[in-house]
Amino acid sequence: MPRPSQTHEQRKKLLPIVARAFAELGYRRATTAELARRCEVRENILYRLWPHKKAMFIASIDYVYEQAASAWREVLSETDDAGGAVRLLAHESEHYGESGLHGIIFAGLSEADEPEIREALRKMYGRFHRFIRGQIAAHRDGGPASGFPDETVAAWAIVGLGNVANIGRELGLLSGRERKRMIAEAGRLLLDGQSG
Amino acid sequence: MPRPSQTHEQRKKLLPIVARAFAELGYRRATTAELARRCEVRENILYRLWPHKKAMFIASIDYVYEQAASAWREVLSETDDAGGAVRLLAHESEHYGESGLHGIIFAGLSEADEPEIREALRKMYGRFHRFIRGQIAAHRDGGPASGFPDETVAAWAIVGLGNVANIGRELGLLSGRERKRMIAEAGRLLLDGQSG
DNA sequence: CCATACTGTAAGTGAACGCTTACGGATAGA
DNA sequence: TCTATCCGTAAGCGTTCACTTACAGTATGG
Repeated sequence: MPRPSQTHEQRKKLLPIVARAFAELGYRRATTAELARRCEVRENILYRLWPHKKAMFIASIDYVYEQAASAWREVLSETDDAGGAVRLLAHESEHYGESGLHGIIFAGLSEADEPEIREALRKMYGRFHRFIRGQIAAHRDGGPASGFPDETVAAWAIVGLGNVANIGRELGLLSGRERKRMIAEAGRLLLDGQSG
Repeated sequence: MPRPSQTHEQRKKLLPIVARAFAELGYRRATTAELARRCEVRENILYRLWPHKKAMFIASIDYVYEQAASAWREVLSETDDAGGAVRLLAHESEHYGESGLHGIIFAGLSEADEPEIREALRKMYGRFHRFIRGQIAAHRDGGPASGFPDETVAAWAIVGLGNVANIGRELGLLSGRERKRMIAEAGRLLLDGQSG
């Protein structure tokens, strides 16, 4: 038998670099030559790990959720009392967008006519939404909440908060303090719902 | 004197076609050849109207706000009693995203490292935010609102609502009914603020 | 009618891009 | 050691892109 393949390990090693390139440059400007340069390999090595550039990009989209989810799991595991949603909100108001990967989503949205990219984005947003909706439901369960708007709507609105926070950061329209306040205050309002 | 130039008129005539192409295809896929094809002219004619492709794109970004603002002005002018903010919210929950131009914003965000594109987006988002903040302030003035979150935060959050509505539409994650409900309910909550 | 600038047609340019091919050397099991 | 497979280097393939040039036709003011 010949040498065992290290394809898996190398994919794992290079994906963060590839993802960051897509985030910083967008899909088109992140040329395969540039990706290879940043990874300190030749282009054809990338093509042994993924069949084409689109596949590298889709892997990067998946990576965005993996990263966020692993950070959230860590926050939730720090203590195991109730109040997970509130703790997550506080954490995000401090650290939202620090991964610097949101540029991948912007890039993906302007390539969403490609069915596979579209599907990867659907999956990613669906997972984000489901996670947040679950947290809202758990938070409201037992509280004096009126349930307006319901968890589904509130979760989408919170996804929107995150999006506009990223845009504000990207364009320099929202300072760190304003961004923090927006996530904390509007997030809290949506989480609790109408209580009056 | 020679023939008078019709540059202005032609720009005005072709800009909607160019903008729609950018919205549907994104920045890179909207090649100058494709833009010319849709406009039913040759490429160099576009280059007599704008110095380069980037300028065509920036004009399209400005066009997004012009279109939205003119629609809003119309809604506000239909009657002149109070309740403009509520009427706008109702209108948007019915018609949000119908212009089909939001793709331009997605495209712009992934080209935001170009200073001129970045500046055009900043201006556009700034104008949207200022308009909405003004509407919120007018709505709350005199009402029993607690002012939490304040107009600035609430306006950004509503911008976020619009964004996620567009994403949900683009990716087929939100049906028309859900989108309408989200804008109406979450929008109303943010507009009125915490009243309990 | 004439000079001047505008309007449209057609072809082409250099550069960049995604992706491939060819090949020499390293490394593991048999 | 043999051999099959993996790993890295280098070059280059065809295509596409933003943008340009050259030139014929045309409308307008003097």
